[in-house]
Amino acid sequence: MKIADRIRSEIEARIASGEWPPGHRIPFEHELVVQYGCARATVGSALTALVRAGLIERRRKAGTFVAYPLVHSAVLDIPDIGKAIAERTGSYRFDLLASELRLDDGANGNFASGTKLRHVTGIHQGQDGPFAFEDRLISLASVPEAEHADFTAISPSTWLIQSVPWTQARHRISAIGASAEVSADLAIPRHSPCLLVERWTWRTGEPVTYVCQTFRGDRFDLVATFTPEGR
Amino acid sequence: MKIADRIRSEIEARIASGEWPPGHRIPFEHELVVQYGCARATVGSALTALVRAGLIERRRKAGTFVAYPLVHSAVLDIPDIGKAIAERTGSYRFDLLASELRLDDGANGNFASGTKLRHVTGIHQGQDGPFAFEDRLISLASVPEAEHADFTAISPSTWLIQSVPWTQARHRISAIGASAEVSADLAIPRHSPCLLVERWTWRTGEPVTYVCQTFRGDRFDLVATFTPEGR
DNA sequence: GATTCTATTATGTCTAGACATAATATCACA
DNA sequence: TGTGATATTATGTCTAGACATAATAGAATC
Repeated sequence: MKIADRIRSEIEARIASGEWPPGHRIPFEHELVVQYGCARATVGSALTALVRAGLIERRRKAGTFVAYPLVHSAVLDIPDIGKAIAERTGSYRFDLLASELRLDDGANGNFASGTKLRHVTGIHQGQDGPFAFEDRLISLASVPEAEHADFTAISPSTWLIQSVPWTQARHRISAIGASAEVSADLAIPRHSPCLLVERWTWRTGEPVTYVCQTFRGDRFDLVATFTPEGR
Repeated sequence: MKIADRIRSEIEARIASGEWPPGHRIPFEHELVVQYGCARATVGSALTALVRAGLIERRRKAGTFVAYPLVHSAVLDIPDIGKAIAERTGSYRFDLLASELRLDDGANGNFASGTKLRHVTGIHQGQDGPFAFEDRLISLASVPEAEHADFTAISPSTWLIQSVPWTQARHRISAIGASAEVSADLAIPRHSPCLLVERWTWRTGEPVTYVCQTFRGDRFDLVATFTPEGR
């Protein structure tokens, strides 16, 4: 086991056990250097990992303190939806409903007004029928190749993941009742509970795509797991 | 600006622009050392940050490569619900509905069968009425002080966040229709869409609490933002 | 007594280099 | 021809120490 990992886990254990409560000053770096017989950089990397995990905070001159855990921070993984559905149900298909080119009217504020967009709607199909309805806007200013991509052969999600590296993303997750269009497309009664996932994606500050996916509430959920990571 | 940050952002920009597509081998560390005139540890820390952000992967002997971005990874912040509701609506109150002590029957598998539990239900109230219904189990084996905590004065969420540092958490997010009990408590029609957030929390491997919160779909959503971080 | 300057201290970032480890390429040998 | 030993190479982790920076405590000054 790495020295840094050992330092990290031992500090973590003391915090978790309550031996070092929030606000407690943990030993100075130079004390840990003596205790573990290692270099300061090694102690530093262990402490840096704990800062990232939100367990401690460091103040110059003052020392390092156990943080007050006011915010739950978790890592949420949203894989390619097609992949997720294929894994869960055994098969996957994207049915393209409509595709058009248009200029952004500035209505929803996702893109600069007048941006050339490709607007795509379709349905994610699993083994036992529809899983989700998707409504997507792709900026042709950012991704000109999207104008001629064939979304009957590959879903927009998969195509974008493969062709456009993104640097920033934002998700909004909410619950809604199925609209008339969605209930027809997903073969569920009107007003059935659905999980709405909206995602904005940027590439170095430039908006790439906005997507609004409506999942059948009875067939989908999101799972997020958090464990403080090393390094 | 830190040298490591400059290296990181310049590599990031090349990946984002598509100049270095997925699978591309980026310069060796020793080449970047020459290019930036810095030590190898500095290049290494920049590359480590990019690995954490999922943008590159490193293989010994082979080199460092642009990763295939198959997974969307985001940081999800779930602050103390009371705090979130107070910020959004201006006021917050927790109404305790029921509280009992019992032994886990092993039914849901969250705790070891026979674990002493405190079972609490209540309602999170905002300015304009109920926001969420909460059903919580707290392990008295892990948190014995919870047996006598006064949840009419402080909500269980807030109390736990303040008293029990956690090290691992798991969330499950789904959409459901309001049950009879929930619809009465939240003053919404039966079968209205609701956001269901379940959270399991552990402290060094020991289960601390399991909570199931049902939010009014029209009054709550989750937002998750992702930006590759430095360090 | 209040304010400003200064020394001290702990963290933040970095350097230059050592040794370990994993993966590959090469060569000798059966 | 195939197989195993060996050298090579790039990353992974670490050391020992330098200098920078932020925050504080105490001394000097108004």
